Amino acid sequence: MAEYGHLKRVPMVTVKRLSRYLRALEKFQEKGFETVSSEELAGELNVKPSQLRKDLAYFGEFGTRGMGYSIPKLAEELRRILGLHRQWAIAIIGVGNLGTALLRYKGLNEKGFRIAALLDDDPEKVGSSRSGVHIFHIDDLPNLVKEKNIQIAILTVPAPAARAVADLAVKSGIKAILNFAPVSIKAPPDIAVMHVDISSELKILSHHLAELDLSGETVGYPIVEDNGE
Amino acid sequence: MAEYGHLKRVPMVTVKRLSRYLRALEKFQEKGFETVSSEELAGELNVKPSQLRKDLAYFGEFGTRGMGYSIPKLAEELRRILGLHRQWAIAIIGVGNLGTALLRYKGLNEKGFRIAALLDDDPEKVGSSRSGVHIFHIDDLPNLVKEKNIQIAILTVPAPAARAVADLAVKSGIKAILNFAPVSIKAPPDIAVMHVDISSELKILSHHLAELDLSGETVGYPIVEDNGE
DNA sequence: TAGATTGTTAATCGATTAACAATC
DNA sequence: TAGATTGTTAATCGATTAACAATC
Repeated sequence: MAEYGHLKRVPMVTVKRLSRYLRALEKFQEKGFETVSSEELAGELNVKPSQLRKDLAYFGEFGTRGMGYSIPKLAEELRRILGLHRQWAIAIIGVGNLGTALLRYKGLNEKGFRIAALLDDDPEKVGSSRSGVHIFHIDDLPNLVKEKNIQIAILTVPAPAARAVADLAVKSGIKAILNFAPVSIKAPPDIAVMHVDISSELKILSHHLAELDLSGETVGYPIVEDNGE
Repeated sequence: MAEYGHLKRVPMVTVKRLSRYLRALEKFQEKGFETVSSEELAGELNVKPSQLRKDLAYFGEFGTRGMGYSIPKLAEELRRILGLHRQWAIAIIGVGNLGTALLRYKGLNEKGFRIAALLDDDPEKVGSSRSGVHIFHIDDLPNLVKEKNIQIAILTVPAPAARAVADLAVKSGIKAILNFAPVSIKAPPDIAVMHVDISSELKILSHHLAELDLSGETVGYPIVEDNGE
């Protein structure tokens, strides 16, 4: 999907794991460790050590043979690779339940990201603000993108509106979209689009449960182990 | 990850696409179509027709050569495969911003799913209810699972608590977990665990933006096309 | 030097895709 | 029968993994 401009094209799964490695590193750091081996770090994430090393190899050599990786150094490299030394401005489009929750969600307010604007088309909402962020009309998106230098759009609009809003975002100059609407978004190849499809994840679970049922495992009336442990 | 009990092991990506096919089918149905070809359906989802046919082939033969697929019939088959003819009971564990938003989120209240209980460890919340769903103490999980026949746990607790809560859920007999905490959950192989890692998705976008920047594309000060169209 | 652990290669595994025979 | 489109095979592509030489 996205072009990463490396010699070898970096798989998106690798980039995704990079951010998980970073999180695990920060945890190790909090515990006071200085150094970590690929085995320790990978173990934390249900990943093979060789996969971790392969993932890092796309970007350079960050370890010391015989020693492992310096935690602060590797963390810093990962932050750089992930672009987290910069500050990205986000617009949340669609101020419903989910949009409002994300606005207040800790994971979205980490270092590196700033929610710069909310947008909606409901006249009752436009003009007010939530958690100190102003709600603009969706038609203002092109101006906002320019004025506030917004790079990321989070789409929390209802499904029927999602495609049109995504098109508007792209036209406005947005280069990265995080889409929560259960709709496929089509965008030019230089635009990164990530889909978070909660209802679809749930259906995968449903499928799993149905299969368990077929295979004869009791579902719903489980044997609870004695809480002696 | 999950065992599906088929002759050929069904890849999880296939199951994920199945739920997207179903959604697209429902859209075609609303428009009044009777029949759809693999090319039309796949086109809607940026998927190759041969991939759609391959995905379906794991489960049976649902089309008619020369004709395509009957929309209501295929939709029904997909619902059956995905276990959506049944009703699954969900517990949302962690009644913060995200948990509350999901409670009210349309995608979680579709046919086939029912939010049967909320859980938290905050004494201020326990005992009250939200949107008509009672908030129990997290220690009640084992009883609730039995009494209310809960099969799915949605984890919206803070990261440090997530693993312990997941362990409790598994011990209580939960067979499917949808985890929103930025933590790797380890569970036995018969437990399906899906991760929704919003902060990680965001970092992938950040990486993409940083790469765009390196490759010389202006980020943040885009040329907005004239709105003549 | 001996032990540890990286970075990298090559083998394996699994998913995607094009192509086509089957058949409506 | 001719045209369309499926179901399935085989080829391709890409990601994972084991193994190991390099090197701290």
